[in-house]
Amino acid sequence: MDRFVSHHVLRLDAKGRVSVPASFRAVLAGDGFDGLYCYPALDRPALDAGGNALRAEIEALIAGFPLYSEEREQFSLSLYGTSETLKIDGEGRVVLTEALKTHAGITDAVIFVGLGHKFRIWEPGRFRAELSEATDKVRAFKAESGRQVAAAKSRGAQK
Amino acid sequence: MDRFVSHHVLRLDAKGRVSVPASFRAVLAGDGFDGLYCYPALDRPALDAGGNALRAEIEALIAGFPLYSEEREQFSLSLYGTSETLKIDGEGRVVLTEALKTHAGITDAVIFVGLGHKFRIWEPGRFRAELSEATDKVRAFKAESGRQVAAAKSRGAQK
DNA sequence: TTGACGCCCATATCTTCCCATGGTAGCCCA
DNA sequence: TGGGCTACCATGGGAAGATATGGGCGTCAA
Repeated sequence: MDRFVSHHVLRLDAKGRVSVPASFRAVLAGDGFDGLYCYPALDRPALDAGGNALRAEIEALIAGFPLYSEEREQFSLSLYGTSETLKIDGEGRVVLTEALKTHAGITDAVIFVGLGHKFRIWEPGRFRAELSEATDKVRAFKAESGRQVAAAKSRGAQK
Repeated sequence: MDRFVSHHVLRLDAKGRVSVPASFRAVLAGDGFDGLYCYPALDRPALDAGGNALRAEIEALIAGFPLYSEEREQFSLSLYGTSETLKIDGEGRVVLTEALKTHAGITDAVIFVGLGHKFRIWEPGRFRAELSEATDKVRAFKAESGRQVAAAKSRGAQK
């Protein structure tokens, strides 16, 4: 198993700790990363997290810009500057920093959502909103392409 | 752990000392550098700091210019001439020189911001402004590249 | 002497480590 | 097939250790 899949709801305890789902921990371990690389998602109130694969992705993105270029400066500031490498304790838990919790609106529970090579951490309510919105779009898209197929078929039948 | 990541707010004490964040100290130690290499950032009110990796980068930059060239003279003057190697005391603290504090507008608190192979020291207010600007740019960049991918796909589909 | 600096110690708070508990899912064996 | 057993997982809490911060004291140089 080398992909993050499925989603899990987990609660924070009084000390602010959350268990990382066991299946996700297994992927991280396979990736050879001890800890959890985590940063605020750019365009949504959620956190992106993963292991070496994610770190390498970020590093490659930044390395793509010329040294000393303004883009490179800004990317490293906004990505490295807001990233955290969270320690995973003996029981497989992490403590999210205040900055991370604030960005995602997390208080006492989170949902971990697998996205293949990385996963996302949401406040459960916000995730449901995002999911239903996404589902609507997919449904609309499906309906739309269904109509196009039907139209094509009917044109074909009239011939 | 071999990268400077995340950011930390720390205060100067009455003697002008600041603790270097423990995670940053760990990176410096791994880099085999005893002390803190530090100089005013060229084009912003902040300080660049790091260990051997940073020193090597500067050296390479200067070595890139021909011997005795005007650029080389100017770069060595402005980088080497303003650099300090700060001592780290037993508790992991450094004392910033007046020149460094003035350049960054630092008075009683600083933010250490990881940028991968080096880190930057800011006066907290200025940092927040810089971060939100950088984040906006990165977000815009991401949105733009998303559009380009979508456009490429739709061109492909129309074929 | 005075002030800057290096070195040492003190302490409150935050983290990390360790052990305990309850629930659940899967497995084995009758 | 059903009952119980085991292993794992999420969660809770206490104690030890690390960290950030404050302050004292001696030394060296102006």
